[in-house]
Amino acid sequence: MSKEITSRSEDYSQWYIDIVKKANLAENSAVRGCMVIKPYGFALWENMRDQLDRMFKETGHVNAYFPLFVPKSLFEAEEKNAEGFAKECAIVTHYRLKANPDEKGKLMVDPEAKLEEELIIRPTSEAIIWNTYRDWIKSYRDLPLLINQWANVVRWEMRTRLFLRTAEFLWQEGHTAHATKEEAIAETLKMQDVYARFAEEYMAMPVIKGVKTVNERFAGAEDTYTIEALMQDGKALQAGTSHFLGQNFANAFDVKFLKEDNQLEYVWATSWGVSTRLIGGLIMTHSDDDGLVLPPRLAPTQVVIVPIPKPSPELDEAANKVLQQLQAKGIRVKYDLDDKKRPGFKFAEHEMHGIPVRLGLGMRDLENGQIEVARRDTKEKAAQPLEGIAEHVAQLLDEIQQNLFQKALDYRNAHITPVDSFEELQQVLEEKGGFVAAHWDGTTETELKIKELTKATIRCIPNDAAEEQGACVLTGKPSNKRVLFAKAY
RNA sequence: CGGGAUGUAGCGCAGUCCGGUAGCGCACCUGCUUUGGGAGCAGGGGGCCCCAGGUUCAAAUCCUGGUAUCCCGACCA
Repeated sequence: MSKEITSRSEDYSQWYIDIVKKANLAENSAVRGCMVIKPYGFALWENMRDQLDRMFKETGHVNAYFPLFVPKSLFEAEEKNAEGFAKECAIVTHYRLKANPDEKGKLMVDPEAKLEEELIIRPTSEAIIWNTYRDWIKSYRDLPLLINQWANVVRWEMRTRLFLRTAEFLWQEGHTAHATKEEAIAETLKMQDVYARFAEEYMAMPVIKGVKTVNERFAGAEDTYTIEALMQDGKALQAGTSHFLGQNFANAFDVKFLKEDNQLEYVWATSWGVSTRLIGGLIMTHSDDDGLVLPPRLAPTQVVIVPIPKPSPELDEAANKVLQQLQAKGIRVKYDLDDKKRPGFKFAEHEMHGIPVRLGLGMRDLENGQIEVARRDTKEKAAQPLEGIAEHVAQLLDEIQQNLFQKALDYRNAHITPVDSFEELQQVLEEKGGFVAAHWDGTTETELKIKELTKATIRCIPNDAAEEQGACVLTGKPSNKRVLFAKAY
């Protein structure tokens, strides 16, 4: 047990904060609700970003960049979208400061530098992007337009939590334009798949693909598809969303194209995004009371070699040989050359940082032609021959990746509980947590009532929900499939 | 935005009630001894006591206002 972090059973929220801080991922900044992402946390984000970027490009998308500011008149053009975000917007009203005549050394907003039109700091970029697309799309030959941008956005949240909900966060937002409704819906689903694949294959975080209810839908969307993950405390996390926007934005921004038959039609749209919130999900899926646990595919450092008890010419030589062999296999490996810290301290430190594999190398090992291999996920240690160590480690990293996913999947599957009465729903939510699969009559009214009574929301209607006749747990009205309820972040 | 708690060295905290030289542990620096799971001893450095104003001979301590963080709630496509 770590000396430095609160255990999960003692205080889950504090445990999460301790991990973020002690593993050097991020810290709070001088700006309310905004975090500083530290180098180690950013290295992790870079790995996630790079992989997602590859996947977007493989599916035909290109990157571009649009402005941080959205003129208010554009922002308000799509009414539902504007209304949905209005309460959490930061707004620029002036463009100049001046010396304060009443207080020496202080500045004040220059009242003469008021902007003609306020600028909204983007909470999302549909408005500015669709205003731009109007000029880019004239013909069916201009479609589809498949663009992604990596950016920061600002949402003035009342209550923030590192990575999970910050006032400013980093994300990607894809904005695509299509000639037909079918093609746009196919794109929406395709990106939901990309997100699910990324979550499961790289983050080792199992997710449920589904569609949001009307109440939980993105403002301005016709349908919102989501990937929902389950955290170790039994709460759900919306990990990524992909929206079918219909012709709402094309209408609002007057984006029309000429079809082959010379008819004008509004463009069909999608948008999709994931954010630094994924890091919060990654932490809460795998980490333990000893610190961060990272899946090998995303770990900034996959293997660390620790000389025992400290660096020496013989150990350095042997360690560097191992280092080179691992690097030749494309493994991200470091040799811990610090000669001030003792091995035990380093072990704890590397465990805190979630490095998947630690190799311990001392004179005793060298004499026996072996090296100690310790894995972060199970805490198991075993001596391995130095001969063929690179192959062994490469295989072990795959095994760890697989094990983390399997463990999370088993936990998640054990926490999808079907219930057939409201009492059961309440009881499972209170005592066990996780997803509860129940029948629902399809109305927003019932959904809100259940939320009020249980604090749980409908996370999604799973894409693969089986047809099944049943009765709504609250109203008893007929329902033909189960939806997933959960308390959520 | 409502309720509660907390801001004192890089981190964790005591001191605040009852005003009077700013302390402890860890971390850091130096030396010696150690070294296969968070080393020991000795010496040393480091403070706008969250910010602003007020009361007082005197404020970390009392008063007023602000601000940040954490928890609960509301809100959160």
